[in-house]
Amino acid sequence: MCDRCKCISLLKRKGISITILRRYVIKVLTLAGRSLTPPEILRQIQKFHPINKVTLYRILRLLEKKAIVKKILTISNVSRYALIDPQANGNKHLGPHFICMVCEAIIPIDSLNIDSILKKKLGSKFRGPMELTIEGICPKCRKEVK
Amino acid sequence: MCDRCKCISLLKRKGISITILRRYVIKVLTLAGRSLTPPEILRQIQKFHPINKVTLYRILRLLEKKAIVKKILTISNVSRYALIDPQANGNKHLGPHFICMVCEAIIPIDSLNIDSILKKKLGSKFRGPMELTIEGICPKCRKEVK
DNA sequence: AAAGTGCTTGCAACTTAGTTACATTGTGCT
DNA sequence: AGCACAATGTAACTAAGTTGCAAGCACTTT
Repeated sequence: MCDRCKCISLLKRKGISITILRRYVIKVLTLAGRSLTPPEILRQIQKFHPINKVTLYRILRLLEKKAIVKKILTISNVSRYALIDPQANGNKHLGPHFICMVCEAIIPIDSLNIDSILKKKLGSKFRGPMELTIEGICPKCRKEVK
Repeated sequence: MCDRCKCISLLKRKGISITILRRYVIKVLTLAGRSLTPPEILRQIQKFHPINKVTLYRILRLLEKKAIVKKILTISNVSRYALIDPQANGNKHLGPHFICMVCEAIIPIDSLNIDSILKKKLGSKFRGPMELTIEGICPKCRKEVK
């Protein structure tokens, strides 16, 4: 199944209507293969199709509610969004991870399971935003800068 | 020693000049006993003394550089600042913690030591922003809301 | 296939956090 | 007390994100 058909069946499965812009948001996130900020997504889509930022924010909220994308925490007060793709098991953005500000390498922090720790502390009913991204400069780029 | 004198000696110790507004920033954070956002600090100070937001941001940057306050990560893309008080060992904001959006209760997550985990992963030279605050609704308030 | 209803998008205007350049004021030193 | 320079205020700006309303497009029903 091609990317286009995958995308359409995903939107249908979630019970929301299929529009060009929703498909572009998912396409851009798929092609990027990493988390993107709303302005980044906006610029990418605008290369192919006109889109207003209001629409993008509305689409992102919808896709988040439908569990198609995930809002990710960042240390620099910038929000990032990543696809939740159940088929991509090697998806590095879905757990807490470190992202290099220079080369954008992603280093997952597997051993850090905030979700389960918080549930222990706060009771099993706890539901909240749980993603953690820490930005910095990875060891490789740090050497090159110095 | 009273709060006023403590504050003055702190600024002197750090080698920066003593101004009314710097003292107010420290005072407000001390009285609050928890982390505050820049707009919160601004409103608090304005109750007692006129202050411009530009000045507040400059003071916060300075106090952060001088290790008097700490910038804290928040899940909602809002920055928070907390005093670094070496005498207050029970200071709940300095490690990663959960803050209730309703009652503002602070629940430290002691078992989560992001700092040391990252250092292991990324090498001992790693220095970066390491504070984590997670906002949500604590079990007590969740019961009351429902 | 056409047509209508309601969901989706765009537009304009706004809010809020945060920054910069430059003018003014106040702190700290002599 | 007065001077130099650091600290503050003013105004104007950027950038993210939101809201209300009007226009357009997707999906259903015939």
